[in-house]
Amino acid sequence: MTSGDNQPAAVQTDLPLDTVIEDDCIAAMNRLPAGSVDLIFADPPYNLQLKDALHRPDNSKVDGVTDAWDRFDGFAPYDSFTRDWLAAARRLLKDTGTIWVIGSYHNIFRVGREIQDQGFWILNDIIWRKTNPMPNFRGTRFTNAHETLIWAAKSADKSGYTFNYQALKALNDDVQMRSDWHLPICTGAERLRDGERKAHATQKPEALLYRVLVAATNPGDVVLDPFFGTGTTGAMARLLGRRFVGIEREPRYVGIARERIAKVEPLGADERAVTKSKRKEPRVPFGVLVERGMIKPGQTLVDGKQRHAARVRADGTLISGDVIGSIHKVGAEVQGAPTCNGWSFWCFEAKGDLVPIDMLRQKVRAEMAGAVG
Amino acid sequence: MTSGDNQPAAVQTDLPLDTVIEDDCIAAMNRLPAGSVDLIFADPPYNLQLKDALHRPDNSKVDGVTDAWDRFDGFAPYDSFTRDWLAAARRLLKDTGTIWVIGSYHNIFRVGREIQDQGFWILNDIIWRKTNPMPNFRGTRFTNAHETLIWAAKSADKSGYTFNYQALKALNDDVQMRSDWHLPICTGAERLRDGERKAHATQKPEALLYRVLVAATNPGDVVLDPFFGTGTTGAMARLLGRRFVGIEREPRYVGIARERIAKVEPLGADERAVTKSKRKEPRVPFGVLVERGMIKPGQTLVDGKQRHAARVRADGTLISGDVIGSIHKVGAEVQGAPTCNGWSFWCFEAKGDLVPIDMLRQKVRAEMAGAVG
DNA sequence: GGAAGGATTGAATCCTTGA
DNA sequence: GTCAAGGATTCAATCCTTC
Repeated sequence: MTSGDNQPAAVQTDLPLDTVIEDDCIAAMNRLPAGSVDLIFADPPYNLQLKDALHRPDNSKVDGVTDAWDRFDGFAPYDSFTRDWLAAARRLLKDTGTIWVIGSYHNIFRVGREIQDQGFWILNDIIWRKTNPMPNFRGTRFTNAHETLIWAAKSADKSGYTFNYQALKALNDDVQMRSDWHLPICTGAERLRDGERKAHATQKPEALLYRVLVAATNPGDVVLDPFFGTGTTGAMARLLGRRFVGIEREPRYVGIARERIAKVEPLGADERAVTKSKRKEPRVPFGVLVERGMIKPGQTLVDGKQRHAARVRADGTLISGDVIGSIHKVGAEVQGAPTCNGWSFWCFEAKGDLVPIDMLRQKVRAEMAGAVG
Repeated sequence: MTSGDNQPAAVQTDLPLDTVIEDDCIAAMNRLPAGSVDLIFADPPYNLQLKDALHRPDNSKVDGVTDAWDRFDGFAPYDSFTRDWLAAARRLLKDTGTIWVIGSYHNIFRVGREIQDQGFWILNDIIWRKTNPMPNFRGTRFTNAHETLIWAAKSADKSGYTFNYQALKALNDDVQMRSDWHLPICTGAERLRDGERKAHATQKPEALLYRVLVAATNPGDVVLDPFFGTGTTGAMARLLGRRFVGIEREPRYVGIARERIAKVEPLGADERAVTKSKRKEPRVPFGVLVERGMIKPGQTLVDGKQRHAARVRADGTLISGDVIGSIHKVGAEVQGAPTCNGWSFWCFEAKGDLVPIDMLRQKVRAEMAGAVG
């Protein structure tokens, strides 16, 4: 050996920029120089603890996350693993650096507590609201429609972290960006395939990493991802003119990531300008008016000509004679019509006038206008 | 003393229903009978004060916040408090009961991990997206626009918790309710005032509790709130015909809550009715349809796409080729599927149309509902 | 060629009751 | 405790087939 004879794990003096290290993430991080990284993005195993197979109502089988890398023998080994990789990551951060960790309710509370215990200072928790999540097929819970990201500085007194407030505001139609982000999951052409199967069970969408990197790094900054997978972080870093270091244990993923990133054409400095996205008018369920007390359970609604009446139930359905159902369904049935727009059909009394319930919906939408749909 | 002389904290045999107990929540919970509560809603202190004044358990002030180890000391009393009140709460829950806890990133990770460590089984984490959050005035972070609720069963193997799936679906325009809820914060007339100032710093909106109670309780269920505050949980419980027990230490809040709840006019039984899940409806064996002559022995049933056919036998079983069995079993076998709901799969011909046999079951159920007893 | 309809799929802790 | 049987249950987006 020509160097580091007395050091079992020699610390390198330079970062291997824009490369993927094929190794265990803790061992690899411990070889990198302390205080050298501007941002860490980590997508650790979630420890899902799935039991039996799950089928959709059409009897097709759900392809769950059964990979060995997501299996732990309980909370204690998972916590120990979390403690170790977070400590290694913290050592690598510059004092002005920040860390992002993504997870679900299976693991995020354990990760979040450990982040606080190690002295990180949480800046935000961010909710990735999925536009197209997998439904709850058995009707036993709420649709698990989001994941949580934690954004934290190295410590409470370390100021000077990067937050590109104006860029994020511009990304959000000139309204301050909120802690809830509405983005699709990774599908279609973006989803990497390995023959017929998906290449990775949990590939993250590029739009998510795009927003993280625009928000919390500047061009030329170094981004480390210790659970690199198929390299979404590296691809977006290259696109946006940031440097990256990826660490990934599985050789198959490493190969896919390298190939993927090589194809990315970096944006020019002037092309990094943000693009605006259109917003649809948000859907407002009738039940929301009931929950908010704008319409009371038991209240009577009538049509504009007062030929039909219906009473409101606690869950936002209407009842008229034998007919129970949505404002649209009951409106159609009482008229003997195939369809009905309940919003314009049903009215309530306000100061002696009959007012369509759609007026209340408009009120709710006006309140929501500040929020990102 | 006239009772419980030898018991420092006598356990009461009955719950003091629809009352507010003025006491420390742990002491009060320890006096209530085990396994007596259907749902717990808890809005514990968020531990927001950490950054400005950090104190050790002995109340000495930590000098500066540069030392991560000291910060851990700051978390310790909060964790200990969390452990104690959660344990007391868990003792009170029925095996079929569930708990809801609301918090922000300051405390929710610590609470969530403790919930898991005590053996609760998380069913969902719910994001309350605020329509009108306070902006981040200094432009240093994302607008903190949400809070997190954790919904958990008493343990992983305890089934039978209440989830009114169909009611929630109805509240949401007939698509299943997601884990992200979009609701306004508590303002306007709903916000209780004590003279000029708001009566409580963190009063929760009634719409939030309305949804929690409709989702996870039935009329008559007992709801416990150990951090009762100004009694939003009690007010919504009374409105919806649930029983409540509130615990609150501050006499000022207790008085406001009692006064507030007394003004609530409960909904009538028919007004608070919600769409029931089919699981809760009375079981009607297929054979009953045959006995009643609604389906004839020898009659042919087909699936909606007319790919499969089966003949009805006198005992209410079906036969298709070699396969004999229940409507479900034969439906599954002919499709080569693991399971099948025969009620929606099999159809009969009526006036040229194919109608699912479930329509006949609904007819029978309607007749049963009309007959008393 | 294009529209319409069917098939596929996604980080999932996904049933209840009675013998 | 186990095991068998009844029967309840899906949304959005993309891709493919058919007309």
